Amino acid sequence: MSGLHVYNTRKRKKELFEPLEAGKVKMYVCGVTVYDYCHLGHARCYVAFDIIHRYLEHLGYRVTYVQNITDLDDKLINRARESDGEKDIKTRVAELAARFTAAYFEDMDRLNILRADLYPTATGNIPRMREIIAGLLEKGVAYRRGGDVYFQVSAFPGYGELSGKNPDDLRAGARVEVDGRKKNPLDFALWKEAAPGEPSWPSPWGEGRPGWHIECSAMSTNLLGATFDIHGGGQDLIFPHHENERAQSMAFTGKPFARYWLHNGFVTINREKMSKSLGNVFNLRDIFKKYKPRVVRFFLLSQHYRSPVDYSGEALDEAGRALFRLDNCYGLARLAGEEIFSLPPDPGVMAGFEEAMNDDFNTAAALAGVYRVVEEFYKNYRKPELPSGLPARLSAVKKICAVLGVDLVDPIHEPAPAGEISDYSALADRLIGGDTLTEDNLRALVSCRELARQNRDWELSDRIRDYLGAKGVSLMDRKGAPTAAVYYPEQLDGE
RNA sequence: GGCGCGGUAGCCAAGUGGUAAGGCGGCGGUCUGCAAAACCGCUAUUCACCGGUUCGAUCCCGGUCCGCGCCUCCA
Repeated sequence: MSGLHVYNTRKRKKELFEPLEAGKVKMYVCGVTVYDYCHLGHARCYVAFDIIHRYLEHLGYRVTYVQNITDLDDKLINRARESDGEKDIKTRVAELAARFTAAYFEDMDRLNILRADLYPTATGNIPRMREIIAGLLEKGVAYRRGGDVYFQVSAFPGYGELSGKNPDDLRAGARVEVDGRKKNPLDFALWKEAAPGEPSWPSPWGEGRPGWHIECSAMSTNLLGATFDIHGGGQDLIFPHHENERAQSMAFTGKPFARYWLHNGFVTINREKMSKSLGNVFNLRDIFKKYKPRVVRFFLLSQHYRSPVDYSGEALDEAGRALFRLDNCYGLARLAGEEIFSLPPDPGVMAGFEEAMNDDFNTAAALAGVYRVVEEFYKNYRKPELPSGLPARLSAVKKICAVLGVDLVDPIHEPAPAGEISDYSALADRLIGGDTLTEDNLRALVSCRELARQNRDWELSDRIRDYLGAKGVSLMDRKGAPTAAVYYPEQLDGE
């Protein structure tokens, strides 16, 4: 596809992406509520938007990426209440938020997610929220009930446009709790009167705290302007969060709000949405104990960001194997010539990549182009010379992987020969028995195996190989070259 | 009930009005002391089902069935 096309939730179709200001993209993505560790669903969302972020920059856009941090909400308050302590509730909420904010960044870093430009917080933007609420009251699209302030949905004609919902239908079938204070069940809180034991801030309507949706309106319009290019988040946020956010923002500024709404699909388990109520939430930190973050990332980008992606151990294993195929190709190509990867990337391969990505960030199709080059390499790498142009195509593969946030890792190592070995058989037995595979031990074992092979001692040779194999280190015997060991560094034991 | 997304080989997954990418797995072979990796060959006469439009549909239209999501906190 020539020119970037994105699926705009509001239009329910793909359309050509044209930023408001040439060469610049302003993007806002709903961030996390920092009351717990991140799960796979968060990874899915932030990997998806990281790829969008990276790809936009690859296309030459200057991207301003804002992602909020919700450090004030019911879940956070409840959780903070559980913790004992003499400190006041506001401090406890803040401490809890700080802790999980730090955890969030750690997890995202491990997934190789680039930082956004700004991470505004709810508590840091109360004045702007009050300003918007006051403006909405002034315009008559919001109303007060005691210490609460509500947005009056009926006063905003475009309500329902984003989510494709008809307010009348919503009213009819809604399971919305009837709140006597609201004029209409769809109306939502902009400001909530302070309750005992909750953090609160002063306002013209009394002590209280902001409603859920208002923070995003405040931060996005404040940092990116009334109208900006991309607003993203998980599909579950379309309604009511984004619908409400859009309504109150447009009612306040009188201008269009986000121009393109992008929403990522869910992670499912056995085809069911991963959610706390179903008890099938997979914490990222637990997943990382078993699967490397880069494998998790690769798994996520092997399907389109809007489709549901079903999590299973088998799927992660498969992603790991597929990623190894890429890494191994990279390693073998480096053996063929380090300089390959400083060559200018092949324009044809890059064009194919862009063609795929321009179609609403079709990473699965983009990977197919990568595999085509990988296959070409594998078919030819043993020949005295690589086919003409292949090195530049390989360089393109590396570049593409980098744009997708997957940095290739060379798994091929040529252990230097160990020093004098007087009795290789005894040494090998000792090292295998010791069961600690450091880099030195690996080197010694490979040397022992060489000696064993020279003596046609296949039993010991294979025993060494099996031992290493059990440690995740495979050996590659080569004609006319020393045996190479294939592994990822983290598979070795520390010294 | 309303709105939306989807049903493609053993599994995952692209895709196009002109006769099915890719990955993983499996089977057979090559290479190897044997392996691993890699390569070669095989692994969907067919794209949920039924109609329609068309010279021709998996791709367009209508309907049916099934799965999932949102409508309530949720990435």
